[in-house]
Amino acid sequence: MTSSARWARFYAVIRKIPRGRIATYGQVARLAALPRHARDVGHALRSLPDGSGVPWQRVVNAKGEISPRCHPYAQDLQRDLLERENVVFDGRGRVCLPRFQWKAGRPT
DNA sequence: AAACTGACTAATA
DNA sequence: CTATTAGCCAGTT
Repeated sequence: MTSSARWARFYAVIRKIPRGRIATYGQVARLAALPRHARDVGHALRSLPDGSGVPWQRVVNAKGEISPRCHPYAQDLQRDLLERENVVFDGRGRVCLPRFQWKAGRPT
């Protein structure tokens, strides 16, 4: 499997995340049938061009926070985009995972 | 080919 | 709670 095919899988999974829901990097990797590739999900998103149609903002780390390693400008943007989807952040900049984490294949 | 790097995570201290 | 460490593994140099 080529790297682009791997990334395509990640993008396909991320595209399925419903509006107002979020998923973790590890979760995306697992749903793409590529466990332990959480870092690659990050790599995939890093090189994702603008206007790709992939809702990258719905991917957060295991703590439910915007990844601190992403580009500083993107952090604010990501939070803003999510809040526009009614995703609520707590006082420490994290989302309530049990509440907003996407459960694949469940009714929305 | 080898070393370095990193939008990650889980386990320890 | 924060900080560090170790495991991970593909992309880049």
